[in-house]
Amino acid sequence: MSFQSLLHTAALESLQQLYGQSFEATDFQVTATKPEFSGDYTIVFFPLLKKLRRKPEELGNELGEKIIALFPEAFTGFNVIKGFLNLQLADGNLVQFLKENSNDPSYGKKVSNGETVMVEYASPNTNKPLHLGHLRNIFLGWSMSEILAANGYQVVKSSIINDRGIHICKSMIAWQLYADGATPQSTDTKGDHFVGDYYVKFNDVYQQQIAELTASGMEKKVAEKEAPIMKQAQEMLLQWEQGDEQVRALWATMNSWVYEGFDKTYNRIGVGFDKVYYESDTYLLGKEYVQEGLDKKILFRKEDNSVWIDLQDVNLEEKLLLRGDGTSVYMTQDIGLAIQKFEQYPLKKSMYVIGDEQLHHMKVLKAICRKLGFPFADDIFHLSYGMVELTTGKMKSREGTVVDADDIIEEMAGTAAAHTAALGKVEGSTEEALSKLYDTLGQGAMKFYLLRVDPKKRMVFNPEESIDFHGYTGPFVQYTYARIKSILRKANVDEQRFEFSVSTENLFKLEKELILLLENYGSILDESAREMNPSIIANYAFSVSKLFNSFYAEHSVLQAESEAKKSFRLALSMMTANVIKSSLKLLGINVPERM
RNA sequence: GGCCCCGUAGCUCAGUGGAUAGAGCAACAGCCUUCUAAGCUGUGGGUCGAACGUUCGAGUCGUUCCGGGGUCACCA
Repeated sequence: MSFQSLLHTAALESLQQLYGQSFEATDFQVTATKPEFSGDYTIVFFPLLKKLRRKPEELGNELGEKIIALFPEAFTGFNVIKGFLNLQLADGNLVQFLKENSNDPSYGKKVSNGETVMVEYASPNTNKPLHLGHLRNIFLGWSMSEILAANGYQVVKSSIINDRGIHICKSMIAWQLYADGATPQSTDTKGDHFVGDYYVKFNDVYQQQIAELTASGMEKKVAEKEAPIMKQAQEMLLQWEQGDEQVRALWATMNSWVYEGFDKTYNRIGVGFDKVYYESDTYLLGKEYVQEGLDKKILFRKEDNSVWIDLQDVNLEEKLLLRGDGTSVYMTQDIGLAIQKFEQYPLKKSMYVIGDEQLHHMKVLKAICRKLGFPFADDIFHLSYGMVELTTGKMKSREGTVVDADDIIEEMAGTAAAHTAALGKVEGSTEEALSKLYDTLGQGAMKFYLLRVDPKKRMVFNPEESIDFHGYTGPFVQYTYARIKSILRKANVDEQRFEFSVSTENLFKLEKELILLLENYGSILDESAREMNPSIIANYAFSVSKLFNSFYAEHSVLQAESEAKKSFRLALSMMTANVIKSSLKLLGINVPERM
């Protein structure tokens, strides 16, 4: 049981003994004591004053005395200010807690709860390489998966690849027209970039053709439809749908180039998937449920034979599910895939990491599933996040105004190298070890930067300013870890077997605060899963590092006042390192042993 | 226009209805013969977008308004 819930229980019991009536959770709150007051945890008991008709000082003192009388080993002192009762935890408690957990690398991790959740993320189109916006999505998805796993869930990481449609045909037609048989191999280009270049090429030609047509007197809107290259792309999409062998072959080839490129990026940033769905396999799903819905009269047909669902009773609009010609729309296949996921896995939750421009779409998806009578409708969760924009405006692949994922990953590693060189910390390491370090630090900076902000807030990225390595950053947390490891190496402790002798000396303020913060890790884990918010973890990892660095500056570990104290501080350092390492892992960030 | 999200220090952001609203960056002043200065300590900087309301208590809850964004496709 956590210290906080221990106090909650103690307070409930004390109140009952004192006043002989039952109390509810809303009668008082237990919070961490603000640093400017003495004490560790605070009972806020304003609401009780009315209920019991007592003065604050009286009630506070009675309650404080009762708690200490009932739990003398846990609490050693208290003070009352207005409606706040500040309790002091016994140092012995904290030392005992540290003793039990300091050398447990999986401290905080919950045991399996037997429930499975799916997290769908990344979900790229196959006509262009990944950019910074995708990275926010990917890191969020990966991080949420890790957080849920640490909370005891079995996690299935999934991705739906948008591998068909007009956008792919644009790259394909441009390649056919202008590549002259070039391939990623022949041009020494990463596959996704190679295909993306032809997507840009398509758009260049398209714009030029529109300009020519409008110059010869055609209206712009007509020109946009009549441009020859656009017509060719549409023709190609038609051929794809009819299963034209040549088109399908080209499509398969170009997609394979893209996948090869994506895999390189995924590998570098250390993410992956347990289940990959392809839209070319799923885009016909959902149709059978339309027939079922029609039979049950949940759906209806209009004069033109199109099929709709009426959601006006839940404050949404009428939504089309099948066109008049019987073809399906995006929503139809999304319903089909949603169903398939629950059929394939025993899911407790199905989570989608998708940008907030699709909030409405996901709301409608849930509403339709509910209406069609699927009980899983309420187990669908949309982790929506704000767009990443640039100081120069929105990122648009077809206009080339994007921060490319591979570029920024490489750039961050370069920045890490520059910082390291400037600090003169490159001696005595192999080329290989250094390159690995730079990648760890660069990615630490980038991942932390993208995850430290509440997902629902949109972000503006300035490509002119590189991501920071000081202050509230990944490298700051990583640095704290490396510092601790350096101490532990010098002390020659076996981290797996280390046991410290219990110190009878009083704890210093910073020591106490640090233990309390480490103790809080479990509830932070809960909260980040419940709120679907990795920034809570980032925030926490920073707080732990910040506090440890203060402790480090104030107290010496290796030159401690006594052997017992040294041993205690080694344990405290070890546990801090463990918590930093596991919380960063939840963000997809690795820790360096030295830096 | 309807609905949703955001608005907190110059900038980027924290802040389960509780005490004097906190960090980082930027600025300024200190701290490396002592465990890694990618660090630590301190100073300055606020009408929490505005008003009204609920409450013992509001940055937090409600209403209205202002500003920014998104969305309301037989696009994906």
